[in-house]
Amino acid sequence: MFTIAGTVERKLWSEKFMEWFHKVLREAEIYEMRYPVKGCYIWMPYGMKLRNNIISLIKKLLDETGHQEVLFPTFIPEEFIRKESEHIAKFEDEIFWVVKGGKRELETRLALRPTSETAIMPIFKLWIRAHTDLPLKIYQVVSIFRCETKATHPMIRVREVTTFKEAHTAHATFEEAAKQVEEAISIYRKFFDTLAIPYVISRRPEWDKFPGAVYTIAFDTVLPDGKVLQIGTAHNLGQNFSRAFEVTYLRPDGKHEYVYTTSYGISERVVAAVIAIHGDDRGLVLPPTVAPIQVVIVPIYYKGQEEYVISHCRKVAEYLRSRGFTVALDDRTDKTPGWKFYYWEMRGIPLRLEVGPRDIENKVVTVVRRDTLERRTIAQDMLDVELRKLLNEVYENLKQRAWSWFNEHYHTASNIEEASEKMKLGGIVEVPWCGSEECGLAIEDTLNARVLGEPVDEYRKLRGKLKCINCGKESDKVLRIAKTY
RNA sequence: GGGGCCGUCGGCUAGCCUGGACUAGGCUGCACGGCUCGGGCCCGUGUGACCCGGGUUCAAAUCCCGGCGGCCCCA
Repeated sequence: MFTIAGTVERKLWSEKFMEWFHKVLREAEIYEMRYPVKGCYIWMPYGMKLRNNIISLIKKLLDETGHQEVLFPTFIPEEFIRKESEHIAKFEDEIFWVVKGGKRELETRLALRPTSETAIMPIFKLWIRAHTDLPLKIYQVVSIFRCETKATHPMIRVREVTTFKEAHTAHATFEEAAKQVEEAISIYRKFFDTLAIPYVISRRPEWDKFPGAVYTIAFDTVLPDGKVLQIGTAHNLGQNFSRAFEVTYLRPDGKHEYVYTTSYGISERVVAAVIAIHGDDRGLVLPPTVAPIQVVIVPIYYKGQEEYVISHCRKVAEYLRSRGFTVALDDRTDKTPGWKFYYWEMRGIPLRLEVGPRDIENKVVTVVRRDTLERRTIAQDMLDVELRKLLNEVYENLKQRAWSWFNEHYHTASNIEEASEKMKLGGIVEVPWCGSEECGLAIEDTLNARVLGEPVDEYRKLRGKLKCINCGKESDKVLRIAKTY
């Protein structure tokens, strides 16, 4: 039995996404956006907790699979960053350079890393001697810098990416590197599943792969405005970087060979996706798996009963903490319960307990779910199991809601006109494609959209013999296209 | 890469076109006091702003130029 504590609305959320997003980042005290440097922002205490929970999750998944955390310098000497030609060609325009130390010009210009391949490879050269040193799997969580020329967006397109989790690995064969990319994909799948974020996995087209990669696999999700956000990438770098940096190992047969490397990364865009995808017009709705607070207790008291109610609430809070829940007790006396309801709803706390004299008398607590805004009472002695069950239901519901919204924004089209129509609905459009770069670029051009790539997951919708929407040639390939951030 | 719009208390905004009565108004927030407390109570008092630089003018929040920052659309 439950009653309705409120209605879930997603008007602002869906119609004016950026306005909604800014409002929530500010009002939920996640992100300070008034720093006067373009594309640079501040993590506020509550946002930092959310971010840290998400980082902890990915660290755990990496640690469990034999990755080791390291920390490389922010500076990359010009000589290193120029070694791999494709790499520098693509990044050249957006690298920040440090050219002075105090008043003196530096003899070696220093790049603020746009990503760390070129910092790490020279060190891999020192660390890797023989096949017994392989595979080598490291990662770090650092800031990276890109001088974005387009419009920046808080947490989505920034100039200092403050939360870049990048993994770098080295292997003896191409096949092992390819396998490592597979492992990365399975780690990221678990990661996004835990965050209840829907995604598709695509192989980026040749013209849009990571500069210096043999191939790039990417995770994409759809934001409430229908635009696609890349939330993770994994690259098989083959021997491109190891040749440029001369990173070799001694094989069992006594010959030297260049190592095969991979890299894969995620950033604070994941935090943005969690906020954007699960939210509603009242603010954040956080998955219990990463919510900084899972349960908030709001005492309801009348004059003269403050101590009676609050001391009871303290016991409830202590009990729940002892059972492993993260709990906040809002015992402020200068705010009304109603005010607190809105306050905690904005912050996305999955469950709210309301405890007043009536509840205490009846040996129950009142609980409200943030995702559905349903209210009901739970017997005190069932609190532990019932709340655990509810948290799980919230998680499952968020996941289901997010995926069904995502499904509604994943379209197929069999010709240009249809594709153009479907593009207007927002989201991703899957179209038949002959496989040629020429047609791919033509499709991007006519539809004014970006190619995400070919499906490498089971999400693909179109099957069998198809006709390329650009040239009409028969093929079994498809391409995903979308407007992107 | 191109085009449009915008920048006023912490947030949202009025004023700008048509320069002067703006001592810059409102809502919200914040601080203090009282009253309340099962969905943002109410009342009172207080606090707080013209993005930066230059120009035009007797006079600039208002007009012009540049910078910085933001939003939207197109490629």
